[in-house]
Amino acid sequence: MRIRIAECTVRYEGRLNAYLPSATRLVMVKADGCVAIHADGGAYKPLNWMNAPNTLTEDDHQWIVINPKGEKLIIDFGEIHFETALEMGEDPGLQKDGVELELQRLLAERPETFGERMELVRREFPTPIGPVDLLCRDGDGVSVAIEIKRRGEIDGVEQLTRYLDFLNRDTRLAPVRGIFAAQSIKPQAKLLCEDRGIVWVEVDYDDLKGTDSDVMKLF
Amino acid sequence: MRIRIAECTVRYEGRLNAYLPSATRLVMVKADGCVAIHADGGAYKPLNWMNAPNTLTEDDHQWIVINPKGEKLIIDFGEIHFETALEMGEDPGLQKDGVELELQRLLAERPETFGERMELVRREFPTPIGPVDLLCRDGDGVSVAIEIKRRGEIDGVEQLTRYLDFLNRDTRLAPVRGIFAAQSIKPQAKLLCEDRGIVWVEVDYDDLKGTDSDVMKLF
DNA sequence: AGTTCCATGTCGCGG
DNA sequence: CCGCGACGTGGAACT
Repeated sequence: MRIRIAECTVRYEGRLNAYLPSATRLVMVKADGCVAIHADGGAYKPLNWMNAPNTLTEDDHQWIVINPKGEKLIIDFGEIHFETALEMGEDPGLQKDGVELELQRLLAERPETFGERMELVRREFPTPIGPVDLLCRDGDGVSVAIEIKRRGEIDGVEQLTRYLDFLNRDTRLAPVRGIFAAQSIKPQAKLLCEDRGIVWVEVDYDDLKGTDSDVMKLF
Repeated sequence: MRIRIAECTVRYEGRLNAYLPSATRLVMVKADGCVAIHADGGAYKPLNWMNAPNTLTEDDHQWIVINPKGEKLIIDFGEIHFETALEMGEDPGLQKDGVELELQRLLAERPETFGERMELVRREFPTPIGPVDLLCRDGDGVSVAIEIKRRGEIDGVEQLTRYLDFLNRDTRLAPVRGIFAAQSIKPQAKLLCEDRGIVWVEVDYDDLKGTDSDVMKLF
């Protein structure tokens, strides 16, 4: 990684055009070649950047970064306050836990969370406008489309409604009822569910995970 | 801004839990207090971060960053390879050009893009749930609500649908038809448009800009 | 403070 | 590679 702190102006020409007037900033070049220009505040993200892969052409007071798509970043330097470079090696990467996919996996294993004799038909069941998280069949043989979110908001209810519209046009499936599941659901989203005859369920991630672990222990 | 390059492990506990095994990384603390942890590659964005406002508690080999929402970032340091701090001052900020607003301006000048005798009634026409980008009237005197996006996706169609719902309740305007305009429109968004009787149009920004420049040149 | 919506979104998965 | 949806989305504008 290479770091330069300097007066600079920056011009970006690509998906849009953007310009940074002269100021002191930190310019970071990572080992993979990506470039980021940080101000001292305002946001954790850089003001301007260029992703790898790209080519960096430099002379005394100007760097030009161009990527294969033809996007261009031009950095003009004034006074350089500081510069260093050092090897940091590979990063093992971030381990995440508790996102939607995990929730979907756990719930796919325990469809009875949604009803006594609920059975999973398919995860990511395809519709013309995208896949439904879970398609199940309840004890009476009725199809149930389940949309899972980490946080239940109106968007998610809209999404499930669209899926239901399409699924209910399929005579082999119809009628299909909907269940909206999330770790927590906003009052407005609950209201919209009720208005549309969609059942909402708040599920506890830690409970599910605990149950999951218990199941694991049995084997 | 303060920069430390060091061996570290990082734990984030907040909206999810995440963990970074030991490796050499750059830790950046900006003047507003936000913290970012960068690996030497992979992406221009940090692996982990904490937005301002927050409080940083530090001792010899551990920093704990907590924000008002109770999210927590814990950085345990091993060997410190490098450290510096310096003032960079305020940043004048980024000037942008070519985003949605620009597109709206260009299209407002050329309503005939959407039909032979289309006329602009108003930009940002207000509804109870927010302004419609363009309200026009076609050659037959029928009202047309136009939603403009840079990239046309399902969300935008939903948005236009909500506007149309409201506009059609206004007896002075009804019936109002909808046009969904974007530089490119996703197939599923097209499908949803067609399903709802909304006309979609893909517009070329450079063409519009060219035409715009031509118009400018005439005067 | 809460809500809505844009973004050079970025990222990852599946066809 | 494209299409699609999630994201600790972030961030700004407006109520």
